[in-house]
Amino acid sequence: MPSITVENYVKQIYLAGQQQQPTGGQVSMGRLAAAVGVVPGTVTTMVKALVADGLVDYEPRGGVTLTRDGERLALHVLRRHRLVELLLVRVLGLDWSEVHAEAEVLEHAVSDKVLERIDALLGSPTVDPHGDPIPSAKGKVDGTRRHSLAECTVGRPLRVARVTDQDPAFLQFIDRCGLVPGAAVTVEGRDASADAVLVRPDGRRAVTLGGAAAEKVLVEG
Amino acid sequence: MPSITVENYVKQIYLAGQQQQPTGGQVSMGRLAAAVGVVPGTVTTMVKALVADGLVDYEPRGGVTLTRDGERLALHVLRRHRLVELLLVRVLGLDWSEVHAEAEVLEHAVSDKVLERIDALLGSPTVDPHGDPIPSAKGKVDGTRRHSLAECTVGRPLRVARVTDQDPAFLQFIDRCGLVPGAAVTVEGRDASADAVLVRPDGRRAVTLGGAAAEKVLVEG
DNA sequence: AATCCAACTTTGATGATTCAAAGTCTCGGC
DNA sequence: GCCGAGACTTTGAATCATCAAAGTTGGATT
Ligand SMILES: [Mn+2]
Ligand SMILES: [Mn+2]
Ligand SMILES: [Mn+2]
Ligand SMILES: [Mn+2]
Repeated sequence: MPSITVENYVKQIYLAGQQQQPTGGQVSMGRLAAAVGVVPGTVTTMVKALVADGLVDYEPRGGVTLTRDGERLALHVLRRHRLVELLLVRVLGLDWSEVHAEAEVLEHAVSDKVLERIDALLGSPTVDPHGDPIPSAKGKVDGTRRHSLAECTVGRPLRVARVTDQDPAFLQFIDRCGLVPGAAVTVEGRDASADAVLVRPDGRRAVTLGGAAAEKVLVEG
Repeated sequence: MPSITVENYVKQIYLAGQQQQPTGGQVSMGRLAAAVGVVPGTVTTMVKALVADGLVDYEPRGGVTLTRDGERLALHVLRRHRLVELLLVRVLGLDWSEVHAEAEVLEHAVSDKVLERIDALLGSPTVDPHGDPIPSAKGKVDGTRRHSLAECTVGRPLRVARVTDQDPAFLQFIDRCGLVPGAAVTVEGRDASADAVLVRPDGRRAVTLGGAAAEKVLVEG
């Protein structure tokens, strides 16, 4: 069985690959080092082990990409992570701002059997508390590309679909604004020079978000 | 924070100390090696690390005993183990015969915050699915000594309190007999020569248990 | 008392994962 | 075409947990 460390590397390679449109899916060693929280030299060493395990392809000074096996493992870890997050929120009543940290540990301790019980109990959900898609047991993920508040249509009624930041403080802020996944929202205006977006959650006080914050809130509709 | 390995050693020292009335609570290295599943040499090495951490006292060729800190840690791990077992049975619907193995892993991944949520959700239970007492958050355990079916009064109505074996096959057998914790039961007879106990679970077919099996079923009342 | 044995400890080695520091490559700018 | 900077790799060493095999020990057996 893959070690916790291997699971973390593979998961981070997958996540980093998702975020970057540019490169041909190749994740740089520096990016991976930052994501995993180790120095670059460690990643070089570890990636060689992942290659030996058939989980990644590695081009020296280029980067890594997941093999089919590596992606399968990554999606499995991600499924565990996200189902656990939802369990913690819905069943144990934890706040959505704190479940990510808990799930980072629990994602390595949940067996397939327990995982499918959690899935059943929650009614086979498709998204976690942050709106992140939950991979299916077979490893399929909803890959829908969504617009953020920084780029969506102005004046049209929308709905928050996903918040792509795990920082508890940010999530609590989003909560206070009423911009949680599922909330109805309208972008009332945008000021490129000021790097500001004026957002009105349905039946709430309007909020002004800077570009960086607006980019983290994805909408649908 | 203690490593998973350290948590396991300390827990096993505690459990081994509970089982053996004889020795002054000293757990032998061989017993510990068997409990943890490593060779004796590894235990000698590891125990020195535990001494350095202030978790155990060690007398070479004598054995180990937990310090106050060691016992506190052991009880904390045990609380996690047993609350997790109950969660798995009551909330996720797993069978009591399979939760021990799951809890062996999860007991190292549950934070204090999650643990207390589980405790609250389950209504601060005092025993797990096997009837094992759940240590309180402050580290108190119910230390009641119970008689087993091998030694309790004959002909008196009793109640199964605890089953002290984690083997799935044995637990499933107990389940089939109707000897689960909580079940009413009467010992109808005992044959020392045959090493056999005739047991009648309330409203069920009587079963004959060998001494070894009878010793694992503890009763109250 | 001499011996033996089982249990225990020591020793030497390995694998996994990590870091610090030194070495190397590549790409953009001159 | 040369050079430097930043990104990357290599090297050497450390930590943790483990095993195999060899060395000890304390007490039981005769
Ligand atoms: Mn998360
Ligand atoms: Mn999430
Ligand atoms: Mn158990
Ligand atoms: Mn139990």
